Amino acid sequence: MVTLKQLAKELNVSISTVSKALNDSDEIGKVTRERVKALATSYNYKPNKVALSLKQNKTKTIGVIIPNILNHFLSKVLFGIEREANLHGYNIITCISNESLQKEKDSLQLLANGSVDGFILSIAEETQTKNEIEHFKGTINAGLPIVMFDRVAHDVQCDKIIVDDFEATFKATKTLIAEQRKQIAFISKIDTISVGKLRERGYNKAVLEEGMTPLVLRIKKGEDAQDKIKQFYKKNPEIDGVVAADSASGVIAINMARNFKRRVPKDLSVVGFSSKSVSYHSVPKLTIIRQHAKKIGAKAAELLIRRLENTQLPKDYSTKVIKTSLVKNKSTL
Amino acid sequence: MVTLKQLAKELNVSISTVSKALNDSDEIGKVTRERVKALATSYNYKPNKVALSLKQNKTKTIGVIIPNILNHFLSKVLFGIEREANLHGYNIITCISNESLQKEKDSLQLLANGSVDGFILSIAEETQTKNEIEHFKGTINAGLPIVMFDRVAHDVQCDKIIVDDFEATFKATKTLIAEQRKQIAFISKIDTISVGKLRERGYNKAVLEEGMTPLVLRIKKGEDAQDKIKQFYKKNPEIDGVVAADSASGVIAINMARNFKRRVPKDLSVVGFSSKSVSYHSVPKLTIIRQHAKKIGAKAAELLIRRLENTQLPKDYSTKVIKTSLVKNKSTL
DNA sequence: GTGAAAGCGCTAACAA
DNA sequence: TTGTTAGCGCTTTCAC
Repeated sequence: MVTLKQLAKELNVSISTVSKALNDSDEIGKVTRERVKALATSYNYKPNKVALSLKQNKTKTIGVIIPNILNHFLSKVLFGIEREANLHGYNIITCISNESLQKEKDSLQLLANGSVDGFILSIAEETQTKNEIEHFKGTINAGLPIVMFDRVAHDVQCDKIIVDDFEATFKATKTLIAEQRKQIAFISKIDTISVGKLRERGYNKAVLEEGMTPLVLRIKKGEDAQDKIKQFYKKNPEIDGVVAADSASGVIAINMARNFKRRVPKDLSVVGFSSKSVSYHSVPKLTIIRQHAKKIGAKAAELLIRRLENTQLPKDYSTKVIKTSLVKNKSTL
Repeated sequence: MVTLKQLAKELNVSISTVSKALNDSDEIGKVTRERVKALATSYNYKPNKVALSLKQNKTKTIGVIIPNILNHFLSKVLFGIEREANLHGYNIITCISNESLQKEKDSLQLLANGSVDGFILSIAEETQTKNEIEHFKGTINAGLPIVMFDRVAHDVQCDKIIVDDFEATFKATKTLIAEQRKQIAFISKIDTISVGKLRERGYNKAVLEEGMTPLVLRIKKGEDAQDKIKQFYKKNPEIDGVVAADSASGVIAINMARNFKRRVPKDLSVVGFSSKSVSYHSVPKLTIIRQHAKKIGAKAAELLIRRLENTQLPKDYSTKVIKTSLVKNKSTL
């Protein structure tokens, strides 16, 4: 990489002249400016990012901490973040907490040494169960703003982007009720995290309002989802509706139904949180609650960047709800 | 963030004393060392990463350019990279090329300004179809090593990690032949990228060797995979085996078969490139060709880091093949 | 219109 | 054992 110094030497001018010329300062004569620029171009000069960061005390880099990148929703959010960040000239450093509190803490600590200007994150499962939030507060107090999305800690003062999990599940369940379904089950592989709980509550409210009995299947980590759902169907042959908290459950619920000679959506209606691409994994295609992951990511990035660049931003933090949409496919009537 | 300067002032010693003490230099007396360390700890001092990078002319950061993060295989590789990189004290800056040549070029350019020490990448589709490689060569000539994985450019001199796509598909097809399948089809949504082509060739070789006629369904971007596969089955009712080049095709091939009253694996055997978690999306579970994505990521990171830290590494570049494994599930006999 | 110099935070060669 | 100094690449104030 060529530096200002080298350019200066070759042009027989001072470093500051080169710097100013490249920054189009009108302190510098037009002729010199052109001369400098020409040489810079010919050498493909790029200002050293690290030096700039040191000088200006900002890195134009965002730390993103994701609990699990294999989760389609989360990686889609990451996609949205990256896109929006790039648009504003920011790069992202990605850390994967792997649902571990320690890794989350470490990542926060590690990047708080000047590597990033702020964070976008979704909280690890372990962090949620242990209900730890001090590390977030510490980071914020150190002057690094955080934007949380999806799995957020309400007790931390920061901007948040969330999904209307409760509402959405409530409504989706009501849709099945409107189809005259009499025994609607709820299947979840994510009952331990905040959003999983919200979804279950939304379902509960909807069925209880109708005087129905909730019927819930919770699939634990390491359990075979197909087996569990199979047993569940066997034990509860009267199920005629399924609300799934995660995409795998929804897809499997449909595909497994056929083993019991239950036609979807005639005998059994299924709706679940998922994305378009995964909805194709079931025949018929899963009716989905879309979370607009990319939009969530974009919004999170936008919020953080605004906070980073507008020092006069209000001190009160906002929580933005991105509404889900129910996309009717062929697994419901 | 507290700096050396501030610590030095508070301790009434020089900056370099503090620096040396914190780095456990035995130039500094034990007492002073302890004093310094105590204060540093109390202030939670962390050396400024940017300053370090500038000084040492290396960032301990790897640029990762991924064509599509929504692809489960690619995001799993990213997972592997992140993990391995962290183990060695490296962070990763993630860029998503979105299969676009321009974005790939931009990312390379943008990060080559001192932001990263090297790159790990998989080539964008557009780059492969246009067969452009100059930007890679430029980056390498600028002193930034590249490790390519999965979709690689053979004409670029760099380390590569690839999958035995041809072999694996050949063998998988042979497995179906061993099951006495008479009409084995190949379904692919990725026929435009290098690995997709290799897989198709592996399939072709296997069926041609047996004197069978290849039967290939190529699904284009934007087409409805379910529809296409449905039509395909309808037109070719004699199909009794499917080799899928991508996971969606495999899963759909199984789930759609039932619409034609074909029992899997009795009447129809399916095998496809996929991962464990996605194999659960079909009933019965898809027999998969596992690519060991995490391992690929880890290897790529390991290779790059070795090259970054060992200046005396051989100039000849290596291409490592990570062998796939065939994991028998219930969609084959 | 151009250049010298300071400083961002850190390390390390050299001086004391 | 501790301190001074230079320098990584850049911007910017101030002097010429």
